[in-house]
Amino acid sequence: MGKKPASRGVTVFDVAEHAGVSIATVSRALSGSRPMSDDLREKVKNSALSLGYQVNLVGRALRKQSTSTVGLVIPDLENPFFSSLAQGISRRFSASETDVLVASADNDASLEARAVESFLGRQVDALVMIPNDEESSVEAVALANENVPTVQFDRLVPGLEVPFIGCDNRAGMDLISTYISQRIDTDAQPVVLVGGGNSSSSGHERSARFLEHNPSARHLEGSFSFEWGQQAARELLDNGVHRATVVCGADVIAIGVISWLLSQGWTIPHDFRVIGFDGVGVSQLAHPTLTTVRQPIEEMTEAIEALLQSQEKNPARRAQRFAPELVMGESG
Amino acid sequence: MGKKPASRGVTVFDVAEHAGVSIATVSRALSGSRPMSDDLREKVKNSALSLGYQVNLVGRALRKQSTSTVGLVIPDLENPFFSSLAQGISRRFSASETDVLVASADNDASLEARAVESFLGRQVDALVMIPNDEESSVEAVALANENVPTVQFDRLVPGLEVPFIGCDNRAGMDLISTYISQRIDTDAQPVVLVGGGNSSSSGHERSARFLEHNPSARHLEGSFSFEWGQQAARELLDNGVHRATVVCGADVIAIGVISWLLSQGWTIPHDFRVIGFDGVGVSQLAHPTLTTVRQPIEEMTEAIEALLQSQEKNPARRAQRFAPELVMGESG
DNA sequence: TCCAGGCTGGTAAACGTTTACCAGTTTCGG
DNA sequence: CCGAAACTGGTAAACGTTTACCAGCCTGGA
Repeated sequence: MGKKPASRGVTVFDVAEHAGVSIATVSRALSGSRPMSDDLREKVKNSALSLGYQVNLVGRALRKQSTSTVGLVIPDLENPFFSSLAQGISRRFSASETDVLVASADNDASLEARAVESFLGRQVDALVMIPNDEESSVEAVALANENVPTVQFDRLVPGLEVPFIGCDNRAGMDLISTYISQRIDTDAQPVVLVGGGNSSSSGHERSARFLEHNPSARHLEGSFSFEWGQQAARELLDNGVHRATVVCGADVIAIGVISWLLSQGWTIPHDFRVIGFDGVGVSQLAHPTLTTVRQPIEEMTEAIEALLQSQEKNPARRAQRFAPELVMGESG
Repeated sequence: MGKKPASRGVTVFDVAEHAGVSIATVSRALSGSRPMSDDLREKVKNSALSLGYQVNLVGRALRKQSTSTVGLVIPDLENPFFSSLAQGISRRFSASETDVLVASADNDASLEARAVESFLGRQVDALVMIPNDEESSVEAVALANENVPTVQFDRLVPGLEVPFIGCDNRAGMDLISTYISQRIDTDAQPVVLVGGGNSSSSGHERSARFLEHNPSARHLEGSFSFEWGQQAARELLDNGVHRATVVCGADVIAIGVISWLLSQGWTIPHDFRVIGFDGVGVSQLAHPTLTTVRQPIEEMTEAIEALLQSQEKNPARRAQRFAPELVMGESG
C-alpha cells in the first residue's frame, strides 16, 4: 500500500541487484530474447515490478539502432482531413506495436524541415510525410528519403524517387465531371472551380483535370481551408454569380463555400450546387449533406504500412494511387 | 554538384577525422558550449556540412539526460477542438526550440497508458495530457506525474496532485444560463441539455453547473462527438420536442444537433435554439453561426508553457482556470 | 572414462553524445 | 624572468541498453 516508487532512474542494474542476478539476465528475462527457466524469469519480473522499473527507450534505441517508431509530418493539424489521416495512421500502426509520433508543420516550410530533422535525429524507423508544397518541401522530403524509408502521402513532390501513396485525383475529378455534365444537360448552370491552390500536387492535379473537362469553367485558386471557401463564395457573389455548380478542391473548401452562401441567404442546391472532394471526417456532418468524392483512407493507410514493411528489403514501387468513389449528397 | 551523402551513420568521429581535430572540439564547435577561435569553428562546421552530419539526438539524450521535447497525449485527434489545442500547443512551443510530439489515445484507456509509457521511455522533459476519462485515466496521469513535470489540460482527473490548466466551465455555463434566462422570459421554450458525458471532468462540470441553474431541464448525456449530437437531436424529435433551447456540452455536439435538425426540416433559431461550448476551430464555420462560449486557448497554451518552465524549480500552483466569454451567433 | 554439445548465466563492449578533467601553451603582471 | 592565470585542445568516462562471446555445468553417447 506504500507509494509506488518513481521509475525514473531505476535501471537494469538496480533490478539486477534486487533480483540477485546479472544485468544480462534482467534484459533477457524482460525481453524474452533467450529462453530461461520460469522461476528465474518470474523473480526478475517481480523485482522489476516492485522497483517500478521502466525500460529507457533512449538507451535501447542507441544500442539496437532502431526505435519502433514512425514519424508523421503533417502540414496542418487543424485541417480535419489531415487529422483524420493522422488518426487513421496511428490506429493502423498501434496494432503492430509501432508508435506513431505526429508533428505539425503548421504550413511552414522551415517548420516542416525542422520536424523532419527532429525525427531523423530521433532515429525513427520510417517517415510518413504529407508535404506542404511542391516546391518548398523538396529538400525536406529528399533529406528524409536519404536517411530512412519514407513515403509521401496524399501529396507528392515532383522529381524525387520517393514512393507515393495517395488517391487518384484525376479519376476523382472524372467522376465529378461526368456527374455534373449529366446535370448540366437538365439545368444549364455555369460551372465554377474553387481549387485548393497549385502549390500542392493534389490541388494541382485536381484543378488541372477538372479544367480539361470544363475548359470554360470560371476558376478560382486559393488554399485548402475553410476561410478560402468563404472568401471564394464571396467573390462569386460579388461578381454577380447567382446560380452555379461550384466544384471544390476539397471538402473543407466546400464547407466554407456553403457556409458563406447560406449566410447570405442563398439556398443549396437550389441556387448553388456545391461539390467537395475527400469525403472524410467532419465534412460528412455538413448540412445539406455534401456531394463529394471519397478517398479510401482505410486502404491507403494499410498500403502505407505494407509499403514500409517491405521497404526495408526491396525498393518499393513508385506510386500507388487508389480510386475514390462518388458520394451522393444533397448539396450538388 | 555531387549527390549529397546520407547523414545516417555520420558521427562526431567522422567529422573529427575530416576536420583533423578531436571529437570534443567537434561537439564544442557545433554546440557552442565553449568559446573558441572563429576559424577553427568554421573548419569544423564546414566538415560537418560537407559530410552531411546530423546530430544523433538519441546519443545526446542519453548523455545529457534530457531531450528538448514535450509529449502531448490527446484523447481523439478527430475532435476538432482537440486538434486545435494540439496545433496551438505545437505552435507555442516551436518558438522555444522545444519539439512537441503528439500521440492520440483514440479514446482508449490502454492506448492512453501506452502513449504515456512510450513518452516516459523516450525521456520527454514534460508531459501535457488531456485525460480521456475521470476514472480510467487516473493511473496514466499519476504515472506521468511521478516521472516528469506534467500538466493536465482541459480535463482533470480527480484526487491527484497534478497541476491543471483549463477553462472555468462553471463560469461558462453561468454565462449561458443567464443569457438564455433572458430569452426564456420573452419566448418560453423548454430547455434541453445535451451533455458530453459524465466521465470527463469538463462534461461533468458543465452539465452539473447548468443543471443547478435549470433543474427542470430535460437532460441527455452522451459523448463529445458529432454523432452524439445527431443522435440526441433524433431522440428529442422522437419524443415530440418541437421547440426548444438546446444547450450543448461542446461545439462538436452542437454541430451534430444542428446538422440533424436541419436535415429534418426544422429551422434554427426559429424552431430550435442551439448553443455550444468551446468556440474554437471549425465550429466557427457552422451555419447558422454558432452561439457559444469561447475558451481563451491562446492564454491557456501560454500558461502551459509558463507552468512547465517554472515546474522544474518550484512546485506549481494547483489549478488555473481561465474565464471563457460568450460569443453571440445566430443559432441561439 | 572422456568428449561433444546443450544449456545457463555472466562479463564486457558497443551504440553516439557531452563534458569533467587534464596537459600544454600563451599571456601578462610583478 | 618567473609564476599564475587564461586559454586551447584532447582523453576518457558516463548515460542505459542489448548482445557477442565466454565459461562452467550437466547430459549422454561412444
